[in-house]
Amino acid sequence: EPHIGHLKVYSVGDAVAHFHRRTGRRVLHPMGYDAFGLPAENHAIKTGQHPRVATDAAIAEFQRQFREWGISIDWTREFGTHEPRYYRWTQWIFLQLFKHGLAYQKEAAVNWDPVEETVLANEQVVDGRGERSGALVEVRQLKQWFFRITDYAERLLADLDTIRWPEHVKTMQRNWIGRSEGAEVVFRCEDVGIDYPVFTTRPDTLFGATFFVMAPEHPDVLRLAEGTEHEDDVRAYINHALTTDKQLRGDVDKPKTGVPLGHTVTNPVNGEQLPMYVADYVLMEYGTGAIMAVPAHDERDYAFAQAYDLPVRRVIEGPDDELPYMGDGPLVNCGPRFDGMHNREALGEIVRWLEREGKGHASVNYRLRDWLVSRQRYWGTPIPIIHCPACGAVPVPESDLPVLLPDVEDYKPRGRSPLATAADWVNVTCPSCGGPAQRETDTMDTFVDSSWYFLRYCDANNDDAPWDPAAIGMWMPVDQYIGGVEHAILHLLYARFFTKALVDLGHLPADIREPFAALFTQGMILRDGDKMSKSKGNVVSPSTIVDRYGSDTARAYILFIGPPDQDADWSDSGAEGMYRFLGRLWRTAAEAAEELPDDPVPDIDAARPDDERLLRKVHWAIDKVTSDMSGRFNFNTAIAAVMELLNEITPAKRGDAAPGSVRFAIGTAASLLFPFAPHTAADAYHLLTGERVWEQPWPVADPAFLETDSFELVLQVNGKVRDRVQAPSGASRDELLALARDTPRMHHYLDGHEVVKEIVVPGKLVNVVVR
RNA sequence: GCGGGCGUGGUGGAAUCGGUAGACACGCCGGCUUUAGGUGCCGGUGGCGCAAGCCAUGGGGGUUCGAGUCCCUCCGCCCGCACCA
Repeated sequence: EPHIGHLKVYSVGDAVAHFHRRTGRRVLHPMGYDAFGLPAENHAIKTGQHPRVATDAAIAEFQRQFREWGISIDWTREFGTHEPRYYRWTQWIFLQLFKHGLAYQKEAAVNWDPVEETVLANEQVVDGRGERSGALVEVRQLKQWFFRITDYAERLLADLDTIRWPEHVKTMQRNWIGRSEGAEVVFRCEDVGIDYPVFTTRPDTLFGATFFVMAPEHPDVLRLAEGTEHEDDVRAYINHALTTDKQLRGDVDKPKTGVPLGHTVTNPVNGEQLPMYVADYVLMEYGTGAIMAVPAHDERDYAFAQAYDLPVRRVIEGPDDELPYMGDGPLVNCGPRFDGMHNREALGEIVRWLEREGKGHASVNYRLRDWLVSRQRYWGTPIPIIHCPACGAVPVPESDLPVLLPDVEDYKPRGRSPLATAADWVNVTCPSCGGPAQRETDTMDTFVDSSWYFLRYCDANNDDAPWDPAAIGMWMPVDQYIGGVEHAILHLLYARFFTKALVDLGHLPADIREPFAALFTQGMILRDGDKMSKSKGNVVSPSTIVDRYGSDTARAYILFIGPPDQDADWSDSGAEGMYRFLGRLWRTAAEAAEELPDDPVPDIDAARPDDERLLRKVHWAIDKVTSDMSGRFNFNTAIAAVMELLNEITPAKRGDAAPGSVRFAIGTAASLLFPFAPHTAADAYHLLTGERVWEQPWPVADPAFLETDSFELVLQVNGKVRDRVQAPSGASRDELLALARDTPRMHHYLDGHEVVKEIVVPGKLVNVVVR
C-alpha cells in the first residue's frame, strides 16, 4: 500500500511535470512497478498463493490511489518489471552482458542460513542473522553469477563530476567505489616457490614490514600449513573464522587473532624473511587477500604484533616516540639509499625502484566489488542460461526469449532455487549441441530489473526491441530524477553501470554517458520527530489523509511544510491550515465569478492606486513562483507567495481595485497554484474564466509591474536600523545621503557626532558611521 | 575513526549576492457573526522594558561600516561508511 513517502515523491514530481509542461516543454512523466522480490515472495511462502496474485493486488491499490491523488502520469507507458513483456528484455540485456564477458560465473562466499538450510539474499541478513530463523549466518563457497561492475569503477567515479546530484550522494558513491592509490609488491615464499603480491597504499613503509598475513579464505592457506606443526591449528582457525558471523568478525574493537603458517616470505626491499600468519583481520575481498604488516605505522598490524609479541620497527620519524605513528616524516632504518628522505617523496622512489627490479608496480585498488546478481529465489527474472555437460554455460537464443518463470508448488528456497523443482522446465536440450542440458535455476537480483526501466519508458510498448535508439536519443538522459536517499548507492550505481555498459555495447546512443542528469532526494515525512513505523504505531497513511482533507490539501501541505529535501514533521493542524487556504481561494473565485463583471485588466498607465498595488502583487507572485520552480524546488516559498497574493485580494486590501484587476489576480493565483493543488486550482480557474488551466501557458510577469518608482530606504547609524524613508528608485548616492541625513530621527542620532564614513547601497540602505 | 549534513520565536519554516532577522503558515490571545460549539471573517503575537530603548539566529572569539550568512574554535543532533591494508 502506498505510504506517505510515495505521496511526497509524486507531489514533488507532479509539480515539476505540470510546471514544465506549461512552460512549453514536452514532458515524459511515467509510472511503473518494481514488482519482483521478497515481499510478494514471502507472502507466497506463507500462504501458498502465487506471488503474482499479491503483486497484482498491490499494483491495483497503487493505481487506485495514484488516480485519487490526481498525478499526471502517461499511463500508456505503464508496466511492471514482473511482466514477461518487460523481463524478456531484462534477459536480453543479461545475454548482451554475458556475450561480452560482463556477466560471468565464479565461486564466491555467500550467506547460508543453517536452520532454514538455504542461501539468503544480503538484504535478508539483519545484524548477521537470518531474517526469519534468527540463526547466525555462515559463509559458504558457491558458484554464483556476477556482473563486472568493477571494470567501470574508474568511469563511475570520474563521471560523478558531470552530473547535477546532491553532493552527499556523490560522496557516498565515491566512498563506496573506494579508490586507493598505492603499489602492488611481490613477496616470495621460497619454501613453496610462489610469489604473493600484496596491495599497499604505503610502499614508503616497506622497510618496516616485520610479518606477513593472509586472509582465512585465501586459497593457499591450508596448503601452506600442510605438513607443518601448525597444520591442525590453521585448520581449526579457518573453520572458526568461516563460521563466525561476519558482523562479529568485522568488529573493529575485537582483539586481533591469528596463527602462524610455518613459512616465511622475502621482503623484496631488504631480503629479510618475514613470518607468515593467517588472521581474520585480513579480508579476502579487498586487494589480494594478503598484506605486508608494518606494526610501527599501522594500528591493526600494531595490535597484532602486540598480541603475538612480534618485532616492531620504526621507519618514519615522528614528533615523539609513540607508536603506531601514521603521520609523515623522514625515513629511518631504511638503508643509506632512503634514510633521511621524506616519506612522501620516498613513496614514489621506492615504487620506481620496485618496478626496475621487477618486484612490484604502482597500482590502484577499489573497494567496489563485482555485483552478485544470482538469487536462489522464485519471484524474479529467470537467468537465461542453459548448462550443458558438453558445452558449459550456453546462452538461451534471443529468439527463445522470454524464458518464462514456471509455476511451482513450493516457493520456499531449500538450499537451491525453487525453480529447480520444475523438472519439465529445467530439463531442455542444449541450444548448441542438442544434447540433454539443464536451465539455470537462479533468478536475478531485483536491482537488475530496476537498472534499466528508465530506458524502457522511452519506448515502453516496443515488442521488437527493448527500445528504439531514436526514442532513447529523444528523451535520455532523464532530466530530473526524484527519489529517496536510500537509493544513493545500490540502485543509482547499478543504473549508471548499465547505462555505460549498454553504450559501450552499442545499444544506446554514444553521446549518452549518464542515466540521470539531475537528481533530487526528498526528505522523509516524520511524526513527532520520529520515523513512521508500524511498531511505533505512529503511521499516517495517505489514504487517511486524502479521505479527511482531499488530495489537494495533502499534496500542497506536504510541499508547504518545508524544503522538500529535508525531513519534515507531519502535523494535522498544519494540514488544516492548507485546507482553509484552498477553501478560501476557491470561494474567492466562486464569488468573483458570480459578482464581478468580466472587465479587461487595466493597463499600468491607466491603473488607479488600488489596481496598481494589486497588479504589482500579482506580477510579484508570478515572478516569485516562477523563480522558485526554475531549477530549484522551493515549493514552500512558492506556495507562500500565492498565499500572500490571496491575502492582498481580500475586500479590505483590494479597496477600489477594478473588477478586471480582481478577476485577473484570483485567476493568476489559481494558475500559479495549479502544480501543487491541481483539482482546486483548475476548478477555480474554470469558474472564473471558463478555460482549462492546464492548457494555459505558464503566466509571465510584466516587467512594468515589477519595477517600482520608489522604494523604502533603510537608514542605519553604526550598522543599526534607525529609520526608514521612501526614496525614488533611480536616486543617486548624494540624493540618498541627503534624504538620510534629514529625518528627525536621524538628526537625533547624528547631531553632535562626527561622521566618520557613509556607506550607500543603491536601492537598499544608507549606513552612517559616527564617533 | 573517516566522510557528509544540520542547529533561527511556543511550532514548521523565510531571509536567492555580506545589507531591514522572523515572510508564509501552525499554535495562542482578543473581537465580530452564531442559541451554542465548529466553520467563516477582523485584529494582535520573538524576549525584556511604563517608555526611550536594549537583547536575540547552539556557545565563545575574529574579519567588516554592517554577519543567520564569511573565518577560527567549542558543544549538540542526524545520516552514510567502517579491521579496505
